[in-house]
Amino acid sequence: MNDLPERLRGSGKRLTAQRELILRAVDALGHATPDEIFTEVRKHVSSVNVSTIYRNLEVLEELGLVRHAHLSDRAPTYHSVVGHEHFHLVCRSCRVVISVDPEVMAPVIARLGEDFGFEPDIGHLTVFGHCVDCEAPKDTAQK
Amino acid sequence: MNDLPERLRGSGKRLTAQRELILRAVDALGHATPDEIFTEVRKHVSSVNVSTIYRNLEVLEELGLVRHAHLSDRAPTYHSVVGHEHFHLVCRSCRVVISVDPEVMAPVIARLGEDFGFEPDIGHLTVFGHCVDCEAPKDTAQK
DNA sequence: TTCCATGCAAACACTTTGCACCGTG
DNA sequence: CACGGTGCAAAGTGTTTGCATGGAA
Repeated sequence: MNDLPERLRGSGKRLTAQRELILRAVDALGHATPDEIFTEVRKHVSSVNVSTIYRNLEVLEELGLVRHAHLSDRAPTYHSVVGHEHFHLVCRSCRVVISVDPEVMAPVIARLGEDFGFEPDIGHLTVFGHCVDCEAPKDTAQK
Repeated sequence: MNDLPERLRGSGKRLTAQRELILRAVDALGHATPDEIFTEVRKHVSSVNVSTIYRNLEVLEELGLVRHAHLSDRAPTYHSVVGHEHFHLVCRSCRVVISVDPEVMAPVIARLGEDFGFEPDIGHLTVFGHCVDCEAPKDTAQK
């Protein structure tokens, strides 16, 4: 599950305690913002800096170990790529986040390829909308 | 095309020069960020403030006259709703933005409804990916 | 004449950058 | 022991808010 050392070596980058801890935090937290990851990592080492979090989330994403998605109009969230690839549904009323198998998008992927020569990045996709039987009041606004 | 006065009246809001100019700017610019809209409006009236732009884009969106989408990791873009509803494809390499008819999403809308009781907001959707024959170099990074 | 809307300035949330020091390979 | 990584502080970008004044209805 943790390919970190090999992947880093392969690209001339170094293995550091921070990188290991950040990857572990992303794994542990599920969908977490840089700030939440920062807080989590700081539980294990006293002095980490936010800038290190940002720099390394970028590195880990380049290495294909984590991905990010925009689940709100605020900060992005990062999640580990250990499991299966998936895209997200977000309800604007109750804020629930549903992970969906890319297979559901198959017909659309085909159409976009044929009609536009476009290859969608499904793992980055977030679909906003509403649960049909959501208890929360329907929220027309975007925020 | 310009339902602004009636829609405002209907919700106890007032018709102001700024609101008209902002709506006109959104219409004229296509997909524009708040800052681009700000610049455009300022061409017609000397003293407008960015906060007025933000406040009114929110109002215009509530009234159903404009919509926003996230076409980059930076500022959102607003577009008028006069034409047909559509969603967006964005190529990470060449940055081209393609508007697509919601009909393409029909099978997915059906599946999400059946499987998750979820009603997607297609007009807000942005699908990142790559043009297959994009001249620009493939860009693995997210930015 | 009543409130909603505006301008202004300051604050805010999130992210990036420059630089000197640190530590992996 | 070279060069990539880190902490720190400061700056950058995009957005929001409080408040006094202005103007539509």
